[in-house]
Amino acid sequence: MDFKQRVYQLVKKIPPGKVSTYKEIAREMRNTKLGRAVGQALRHNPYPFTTFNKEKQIPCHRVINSNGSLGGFNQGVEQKIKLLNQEGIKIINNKIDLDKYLFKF
DNA sequence: ACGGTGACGCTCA
DNA sequence: TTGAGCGCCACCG
Repeated sequence: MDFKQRVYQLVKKIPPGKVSTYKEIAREMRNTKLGRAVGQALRHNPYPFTTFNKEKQIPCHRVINSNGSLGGFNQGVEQKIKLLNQEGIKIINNKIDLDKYLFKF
């Protein structure tokens, strides 16, 4: 299993209305130091949010920074915010309330 | 093989 | 409370 594939598998586990962080994902795989590598993987996301195939969809918009900020998004941060709002996640000042929405593996 | 870069994280001043 | 510096792993030229 490729590193990237592992990342995608974990991201797909995130339920609607929840979010996860690079830190948690990295920790789940090996150690928290892998955050950058995780970013690489999602950056090469084969299924952008525009993909309607739910089975293969990778909700990369649910992956945020450990500090609650959205981080980057190759499709545009504004779209990311839209999608998250659409799932009922409140975003304040471009940040997410991790206490409420963080999904832990 | 090597060095640069990135959607990051931690530590310390 | 901020900001700078360093480290980390994977990917690409």
